[in-house]
Amino acid sequence: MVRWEPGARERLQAAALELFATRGFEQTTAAEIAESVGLTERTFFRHFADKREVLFYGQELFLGSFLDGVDSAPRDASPLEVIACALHAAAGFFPDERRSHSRLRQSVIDRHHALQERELHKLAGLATAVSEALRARGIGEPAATLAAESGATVFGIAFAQWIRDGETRSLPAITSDVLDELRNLTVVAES
Amino acid sequence: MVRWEPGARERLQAAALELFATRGFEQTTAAEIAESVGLTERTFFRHFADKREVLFYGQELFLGSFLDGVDSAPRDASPLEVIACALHAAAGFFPDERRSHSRLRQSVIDRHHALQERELHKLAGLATAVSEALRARGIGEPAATLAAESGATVFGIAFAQWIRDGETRSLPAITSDVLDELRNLTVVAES
DNA sequence: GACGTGATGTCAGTTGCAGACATCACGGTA
DNA sequence: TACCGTGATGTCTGCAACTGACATCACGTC
Repeated sequence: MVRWEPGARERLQAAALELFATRGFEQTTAAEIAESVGLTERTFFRHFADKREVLFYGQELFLGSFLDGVDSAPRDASPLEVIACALHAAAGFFPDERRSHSRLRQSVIDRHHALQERELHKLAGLATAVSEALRARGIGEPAATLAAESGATVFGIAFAQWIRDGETRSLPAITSDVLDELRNLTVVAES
Repeated sequence: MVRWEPGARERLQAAALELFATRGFEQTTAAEIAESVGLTERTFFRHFADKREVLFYGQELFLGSFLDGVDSAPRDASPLEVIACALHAAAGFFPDERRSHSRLRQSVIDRHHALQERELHKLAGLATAVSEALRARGIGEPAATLAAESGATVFGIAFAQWIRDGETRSLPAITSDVLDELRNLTVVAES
C-alpha cells in the first residue's frame, strides 16, 4: 500500500487554481486547498513558501527560455536585437494550447492585489536576470537594465493581449508587433 | 488635557522607518511600532491597510506631479516627449534635501521582498494612471502603455542612481540622461 | 449644558505561517 | 530475512497579521 499519492505539488497547484477561480483568493484557506487533495495545511506550506506562491511556482523554465533566447543572439547584436531574440524564445514557451489555462490563471491574478504584487515581483526578477545576462555580454549600464526592463514590459503587454477574448494571433506574433511599437515610440520622438 | 497627540499617522510612519531600519521589517511588529509612539496596534491598522503600507502611504502627491507633467506637455508632443515632461515634473518632487531620507527608506525596502513587491505595485499603479492620461490625449494602444511603462522604468533606474553612494547630480539631471539612453537603445537598433 | 462626532482603546476571533517532533512506507544493506 | 536511513507527511503549538463589534471621552456646536 502506497503511503502517499505522487505529485502532491501539482495536485495542490491545480486545486488551488480551481478554488481561487470559484471562491476567490481570500475566501480560500490554505487548509482547504490541502484538504481538497487529501493533505494537510502544514504540507501545503512545505511545498510553497506562502499561499500566493502556489500560483507562481515553477517559472524557472520560463526564465530559462528567456535566457536561452539571449544566448542565441549573435555576438554583435545590439541590446534591442538581443531582447528581440529573448522575446521570441520566451513567447514560444506559451503555445496556443496553453491559452485557456493562462486566461483562467490570469483572471484570478487580476482580481487580487496580493497576487498582482507577486506577479510584478516575478517579472522584475526576470528582468534582473536578463539584465545580468546582457551585462555578461558586455553591455553597460544603464543600457542593460533599460533593455531588460523594456523587454519585460513588451512581454507583459503582449501576453495580456494574447489572452484577451477574441484574440487569435499567436504570442510570438503579438510580441513581435509590440516590439515594433516600442521601436516606433522612440523613432517618432527622434523625427 | 488633550486626549490625543496630533499627527498620529506621521509619528507612526517615522517610528516604523526607524524600527525597520534598525531591527528589520519582519523583526518589528505592528504593535511595537504603535506602542513606541503611545498608540495601540488596532490604531495602527486604522491608519494603514497593512503593515507594509506604513512605508508607502501618501504617494498621491508624487503621482499628481507625474500627471501634472503630462498635462504640461504641448498638444502635439509625441508620446515620448510627453513622458519627458512627466519625468521632469516627477523628478522635481525629490529635491536633494530628501536624498538621505530616500536612501534610508530605500535601503529598508531593498532588504525585504515583501516591501519590494509593494513598491513594484505602486510603480505599476503609477504607470497605469499615466497610460490613462496618455490615452486621454488621444494616444492609442499599445503605445500609451508602452510609453507609460517605459517612463516608470526610466524613473526607477534614475532614482536608484540618485541615491547611490557618491552620486551628486540632481534627480532631474539623472532622469534626463537615462531617458537619452532609452532613445539611444532603439536608435542604435534601427541603424 | 446637552449632544453628536471622531480618533482612539479593548476584546475576541480567524488565518497565514513556522518550529519541533513523530510516523512509516520504501529502498538499500548486511 | 532482519535492520536501518531517508524523505514526505502528519500533529501540535505558538506568534503575528489583520478584522469586526463595541466602549470611551475630549472637543466643538447648538
